[in-house]
Amino acid sequence: MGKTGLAIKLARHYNTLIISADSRQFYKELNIGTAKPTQEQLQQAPHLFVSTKSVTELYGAGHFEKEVIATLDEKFKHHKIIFMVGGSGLYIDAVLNGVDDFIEVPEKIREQLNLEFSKKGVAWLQAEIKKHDPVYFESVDAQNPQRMIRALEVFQHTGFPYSSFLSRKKTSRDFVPVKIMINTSREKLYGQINDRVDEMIRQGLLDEVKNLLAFKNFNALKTVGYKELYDYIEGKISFETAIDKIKQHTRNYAKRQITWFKNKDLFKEFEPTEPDNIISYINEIVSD
RNA sequence: GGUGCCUUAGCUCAGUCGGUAGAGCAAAGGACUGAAAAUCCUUGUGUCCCUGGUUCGAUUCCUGGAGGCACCA
Repeated sequence: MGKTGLAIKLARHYNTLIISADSRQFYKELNIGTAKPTQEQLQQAPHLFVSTKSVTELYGAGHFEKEVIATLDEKFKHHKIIFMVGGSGLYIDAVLNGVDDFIEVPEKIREQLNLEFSKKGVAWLQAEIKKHDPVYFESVDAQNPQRMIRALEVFQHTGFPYSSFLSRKKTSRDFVPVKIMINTSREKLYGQINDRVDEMIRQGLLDEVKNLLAFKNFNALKTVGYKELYDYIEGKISFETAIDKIKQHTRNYAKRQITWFKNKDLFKEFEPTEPDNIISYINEIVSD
């Protein structure tokens, strides 16, 4: 859509910094495939939370929330406005509204649950949830193994049902969020996605993926642009098919982002080509 | 040139012993509290290639035609 370029323009206008809220740009090993800001762009405005983690680390929305809030507390001493930019809705939500406090669950528990699930199927997960957390059973998507496994790992580790941690309370923040969503016609967006994927291939995405072969099973590599090329490298699909799949999956992903932000219903919408309008919108709110 | 088979949803194909049709993939819409670029849910009307004929009724049977594939010349 053009978030990166727009963010840099805005950050320069206000002489401030950018916090990246992109669940894949955190990883220093992932570059071409995540459309990270270029070296040149990074010099135009300071970016935080880009290339700060390794793909071997387990990093989630809750970790992000804590780190970002700590960073903001510090940075707001010197800046009136800070931009947070990204497409990872859950992560943005975590910073704006907070995530309930869950205790860190050891990775092994999830591994064990995944293993059991692969043997026993969804029905087993449903039965476990029903038994240990009937409250959550009412609201979970009982077809979604990932959501149920999360609930079960929390239960197994803490001994308390997952639902007992959910307060549904919004955390109050000592900053005022101004939420801006950029959107454009589906036709234009999809054209840009296709072009961007072709450009990534030209820049050597395949080599990047080949160099990350050893990390294939880490969650960070379950990513559009990487998983399809692993399939190609393993001979499961042709190179052309892999590229088409990357384009297709990126389009699907973009649609999911639009759905997420639209239904949050709290974002003012702009065309990516309207930075001046965005600036006057922000000024209006900030002057109050 | 001859013979046989095929032509149904954007694609690959089922099917209707004659009562206007359905799967997978794609696509569209949606959900989402520490895996989120992840994970999951919902949604299938289309000149059933064209043309005549038989029939109350044809996408389904028959005639002729067009396109594709295979084999024989």
